[in-house]
Amino acid sequence: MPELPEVEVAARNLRRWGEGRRVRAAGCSEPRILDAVVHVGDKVRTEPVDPAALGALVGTRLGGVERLGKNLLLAFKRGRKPAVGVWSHLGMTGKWLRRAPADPPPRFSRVRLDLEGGVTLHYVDMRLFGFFRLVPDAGFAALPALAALPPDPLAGGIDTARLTARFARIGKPVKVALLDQTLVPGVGNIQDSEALWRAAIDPRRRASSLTPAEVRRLARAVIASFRHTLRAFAADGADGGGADIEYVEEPGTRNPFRVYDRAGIRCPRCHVGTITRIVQAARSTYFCPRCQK
DNA sequence: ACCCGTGTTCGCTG
DNA sequence: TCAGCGAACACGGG
Repeated sequence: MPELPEVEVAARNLRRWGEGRRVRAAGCSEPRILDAVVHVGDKVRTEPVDPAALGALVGTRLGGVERLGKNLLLAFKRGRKPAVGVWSHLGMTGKWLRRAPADPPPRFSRVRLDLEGGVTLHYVDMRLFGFFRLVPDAGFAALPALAALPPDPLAGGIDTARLTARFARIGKPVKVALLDQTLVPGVGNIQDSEALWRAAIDPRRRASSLTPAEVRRLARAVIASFRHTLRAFAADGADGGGADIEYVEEPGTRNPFRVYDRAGIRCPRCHVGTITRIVQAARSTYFCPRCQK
């Protein structure tokens, strides 16, 4: 599921469910999902840790939830001081769910956090491509992998001059290039196809061939697609202001995408071309060969 | 049984 | 040295 819009939904849910609450207990049923940031001199490494390391969370309070691209950053505090952070990446199949403490864990629950007030959070991830990473002192700013990312597109917009300069040095197809999280954090394989379709740019063109005007159009299209998907989740997910936002593959929700996984339909813009699936870098791309130039 | 998959990293090659 | 490419990770669903 998770590209930027889904991760934004997860961030909002976690704030609503858990912000301000103290951690009573923490457990992990799948150690492969767990690791921790370790500082060695001025180097930063990650290494696997035992589930017992989750003990660092017990007694702390969830102080804040931030999202940067597809990364969720949870800061836990003791009193006013940062105690420990969790860098949660949802990988391909990750999600956060809320349950009552006595409920059976959801299938593929990997980490559970029992919070005060009868709230139990489960980090669920069938395929284990995500991670649950402990960060000493919630010192996210000191992590090179996060520092390398530009501001989140929904919070800080997209620096199109910078993006144009980066694209100019990339020979790969623009569709493949845009999956690099250091360009526009949060774009995944679906939003990539959606944004290129909105911008009417052929996904097969080399990134270096885009004009500055086209890069600006693409940047606007990325943000428009993010917002459109986010609105669709909120509307479809029976949220309406109260209930939890759900995910697209769950029953009763509509596929909000214009071209992704829609090979064979008439193009929703030109109504002449046929949405076509091609494979680039071993990933599906959907586009309209007639109006994407 | 076989192929596919919303993400990311690693190793090989030119 | 590095951009680019394919494989690998894990596991359910069609």
